[in-house]
Amino acid sequence: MMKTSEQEWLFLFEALANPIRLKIIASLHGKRKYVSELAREVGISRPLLYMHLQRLEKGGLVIGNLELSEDGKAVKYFELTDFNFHLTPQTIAEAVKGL
Amino acid sequence: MMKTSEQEWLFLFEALANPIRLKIIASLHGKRKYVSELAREVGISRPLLYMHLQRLEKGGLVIGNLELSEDGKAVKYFELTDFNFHLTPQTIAEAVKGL
DNA sequence: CTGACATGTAAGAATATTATTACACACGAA
DNA sequence: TTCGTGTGTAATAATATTCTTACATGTCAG
Repeated sequence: MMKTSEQEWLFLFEALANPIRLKIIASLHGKRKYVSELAREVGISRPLLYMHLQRLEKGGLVIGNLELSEDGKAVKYFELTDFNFHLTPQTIAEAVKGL
Repeated sequence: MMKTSEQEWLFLFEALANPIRLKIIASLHGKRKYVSELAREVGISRPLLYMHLQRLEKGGLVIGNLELSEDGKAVKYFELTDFNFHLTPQTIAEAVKGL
């Protein structure tokens, strides 16, 4: 959960810099969901959702887990990590030092 | 300093989602600078810097101030706002509610 | 064996962001 | 008046992101 390099911070910010991805985070808040379910809920195509989930995962905001449901079907669940970041001029200045 | 709408949060994240802009923030940390000075320091062209400063300003991270120096020349100074944001699943979920 | 779900990816189109180049103008010093 | 410094913008090129479409796979229920 602790970001060490500037690159990691960048991935975080890039992940957050999109309205659909914010919506995904909000939708995942409190309840994990599987991909198709989430695509219906957010109202976008599944391939598009995959792209967004990848970016969110890269930013360390969500984590995916492929499971086999009772009836033998593969289902991939996504849930939020419990991230907690503090943004101030200082934290950002420190992040850039490691450039 | 308090973000109320999702749009404002988005502007903030978009402002942060770029390595040059992080560098600008770091460079402005502790000391305000004028545009040409900052361009030299960060190592980019002035027109490009303008674009980045606009985005940073839109995100509420910096503020510009056009002044007349003693010798009558117009000089535009930029400085950091003292922002302070807290990022958790909850704060983001709340931001999206106002959609 | 077909239909209804699920996972996943590849290729290309559409759009947005980033970067460069070429302009304008103003002031003071040489 | 020319040079060096500062301001600012418009037009375009280069690149990256976002989105769509079309595919391929698998399981279960009917």
